[in-house]
Amino acid sequence: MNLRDRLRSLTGEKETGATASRQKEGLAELRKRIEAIMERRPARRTFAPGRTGRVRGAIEGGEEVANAHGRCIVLSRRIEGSSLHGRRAVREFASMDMKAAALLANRADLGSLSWQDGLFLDTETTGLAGGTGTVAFLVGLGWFEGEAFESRQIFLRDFGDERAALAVLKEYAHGRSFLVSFNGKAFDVGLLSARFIMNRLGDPLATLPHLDLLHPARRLLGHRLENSRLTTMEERVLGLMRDHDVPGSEIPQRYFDWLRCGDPLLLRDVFLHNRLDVISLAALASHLSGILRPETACGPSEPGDRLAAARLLHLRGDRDSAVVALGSLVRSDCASVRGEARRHLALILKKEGRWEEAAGLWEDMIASDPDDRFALEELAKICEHRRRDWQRAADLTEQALRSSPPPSPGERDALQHRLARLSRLLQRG
DNA sequence: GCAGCTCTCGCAGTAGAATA
DNA sequence: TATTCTACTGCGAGAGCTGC
Repeated sequence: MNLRDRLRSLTGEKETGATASRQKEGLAELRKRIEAIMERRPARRTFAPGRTGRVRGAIEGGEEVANAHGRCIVLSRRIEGSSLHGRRAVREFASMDMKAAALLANRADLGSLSWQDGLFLDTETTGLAGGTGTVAFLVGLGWFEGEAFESRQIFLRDFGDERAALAVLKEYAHGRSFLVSFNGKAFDVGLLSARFIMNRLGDPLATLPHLDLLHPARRLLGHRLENSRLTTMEERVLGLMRDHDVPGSEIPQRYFDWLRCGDPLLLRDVFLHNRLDVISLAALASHLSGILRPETACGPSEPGDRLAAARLLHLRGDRDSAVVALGSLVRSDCASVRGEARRHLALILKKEGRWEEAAGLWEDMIASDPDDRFALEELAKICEHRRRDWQRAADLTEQALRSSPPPSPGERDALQHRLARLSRLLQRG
């Protein structure tokens, strides 16, 4: 019994003449589509070994690399430390506080590694679908050597180059101690791992610790950006404006067009896009680590970023750094940040049983905003359960009931329930 | 000792976002 | 389209307290 039959038996549906007819029509339509695609498909391009002249013309600086698995193209560039990437020079990204990197990645083992041993990775692929049908036709890599950034781009002139290209990638990964990517955990590395396994070349990336910058970047910067795409972060945070950048969605089609007609202009911008993406990984990591360092958190960076950093520090278990950062933010000029910092710090103190210190912060919050229901309720809890000041707790609860905007029905029920209990306690004396 | 209540904490589930 | 992660929400278990 096949799946269709099993579903039919579960739903009680019987195959009718009409369904069989619809199936036949569907199959005929599918056959037509496949035939149409086969007619449009260009003849398979076969490359004679060493036929790289056109590619070398198309990709300036590309070198053909041969290994036991075949040949592919590798572009090597050295970006000097004095080169600007956005507002900052590349040499500023060449060192990094690895404790911050470990916090960003939520991997303690990164803390003992060297930033100069990291491998920055970004791929350009034939689509987003993932699975076994998508190929990374360009793998951008980078690492630091002193103040300079070494860039390597491994390129497939045809799908037949893949095995050789993966072997080259495996060599570059060998000796590197961790990976840095943007959404690489969900996309690049998974895709490359599948290709490695399909080509029976092991899975050299799977064992490397991985700093995927998407999630910490969203956590620290997402509050002030319309989205968390790498290009948005480049423009708004790193100050990098790309001229004539090729949108990611156009890249697969450009590669397919290049396979058909070989126009060198089609891929020029794709290579530049990929190289800039890889350098941006280093720039973004450096920026994020700067937000996380406690001495920087008290400095001139965005108050909202520092608040997000304090939350991340607390979440990762660095309570002391979080409290230092929050302590500086409760005096921030930005009212919303000040309020959130007080709230977060008060919750930390409450969790530690430092009721009166927490109560002081709730009092400050109520003084700033008498309608702050969260602060009113938290202070009421402390008055009821710690201070045994039931009258004050009842007053605060009534104030919360009168607050604006009015509480939701659920909040109102909870506040009235608290008030009724406090009234009983007061009547009993 | 038991019942009832409140609060906290951890877990699970869900929605949303990013990648070419 | 698959995968990963975050933020948020709801639920239940357990601790602690109080009154009978």
